[in-house]
Amino acid sequence: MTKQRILRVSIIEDHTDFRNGLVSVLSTSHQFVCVGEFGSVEKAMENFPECDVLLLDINLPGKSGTESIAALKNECPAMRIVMMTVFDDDENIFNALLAGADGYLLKKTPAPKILAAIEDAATGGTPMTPFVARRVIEHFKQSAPKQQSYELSEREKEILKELVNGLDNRMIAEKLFISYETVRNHVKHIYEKLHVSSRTQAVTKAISEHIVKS
Amino acid sequence: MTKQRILRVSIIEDHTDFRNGLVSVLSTSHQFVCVGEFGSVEKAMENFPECDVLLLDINLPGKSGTESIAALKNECPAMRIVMMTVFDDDENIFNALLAGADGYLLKKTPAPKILAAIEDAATGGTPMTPFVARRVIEHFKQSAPKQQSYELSEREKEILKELVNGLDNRMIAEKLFISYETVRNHVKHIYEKLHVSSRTQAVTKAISEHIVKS
DNA sequence: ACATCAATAACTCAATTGAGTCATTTTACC
DNA sequence: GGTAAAATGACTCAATTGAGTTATTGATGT
Repeated sequence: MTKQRILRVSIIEDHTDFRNGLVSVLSTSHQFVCVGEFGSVEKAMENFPECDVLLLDINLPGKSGTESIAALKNECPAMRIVMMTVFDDDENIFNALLAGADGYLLKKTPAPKILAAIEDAATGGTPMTPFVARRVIEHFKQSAPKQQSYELSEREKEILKELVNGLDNRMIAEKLFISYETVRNHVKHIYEKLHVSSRTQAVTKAISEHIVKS
Repeated sequence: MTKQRILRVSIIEDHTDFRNGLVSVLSTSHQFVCVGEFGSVEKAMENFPECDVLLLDINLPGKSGTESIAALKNECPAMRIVMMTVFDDDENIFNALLAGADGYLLKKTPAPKILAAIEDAATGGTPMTPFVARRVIEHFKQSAPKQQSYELSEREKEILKELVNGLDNRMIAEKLFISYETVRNHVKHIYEKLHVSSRTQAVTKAISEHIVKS
């Protein structure tokens, strides 16, 4: 069905045992050939091999896997990068995928699924374990909702919007055709209602709680 | 390895042929039992069966699959919903997942993977084909914008993070064990690099350009 | 060895902000 | 008609911030 093109795979992983394990897993199939294995990004960058898929440990000594994604893609733009890690927390997933990773695997993933993931990545998919996928979905699902009401008046919302835009009180006064002192009063009331005590706190809250759109 | 609990599966799919196909796929394994099959959401709601996983067509006559997710979850809150569709465009994926779908499969997915997906969904995963996963990632990668580099140093990013948290200069100094004056210097440099001239502008930029996570 | 940059620290001065209090007018609701 | 909230405006005072300047140290790179 799929064309059995031979896929060149590189590995960057500091754990020698696990790296060797991966190499032997790859050697069980004629579809894969390991063209490079390194213990750190720095080593790999010295002479980076042309390849189709890179298995990249997220937790490396020196430059971390996630930090290195951009540089590695620069070395070999067509290459797909599959992150591997023992950590499956939201932040790691989110950051690696945002940084340009093409897939994500937990290290406990069984060998056959690792091979399937390499093939998926090479053919344009984004392999993730279902649990990692769930985390990703949850992460950006949560960023949408929650709409707590702080009962700001219309005028106050208007002023808060300008705070977020970075205007100072004098500029807001001019823009809304009211006096400087009135702006200061509104700002004070906004602080009370949001339970904060500075502009930056108000701005962060306004954005993160979607009181104003950023 | 996993406890072979028998999973009760329902199907809502207007294409009779495909629905029958699913039923026979399910019958090939003793792990699954089909407890209901319907041609529309309306029909299903008349007498909705208690089940573990619902296979839900996204493109149904009458109320669409995505629109019905909330109502169906209300009928049976513990149930996991796996969407099925021939359409694999961003909007369908995004909307269904936001609406509370627990997984997503293209109809061309081979039978064994469908069974695996049902099991994944039932055990808390989010089954998606790698291609659908890719689309999801792409979707929210683009919405998380243009990773413009402002070349902030590590220390500056650290300070910027505290600005976003709403700390004043004196609090930042205490927290990072450096002098108040040093904090002010870092803040000044941050302003220069971000091309802004106030805390609120820096905070807004930091959040909206994802320089720090909010 | 030299240049560059990051991180640290200190100083000034003017502007802005945070907090508190008070007052007037309009709108809205019962 | 009275009350409550919202919008407006003004005043003070202390604290924080923005801007400019200067300087030392350590790390990096050529």
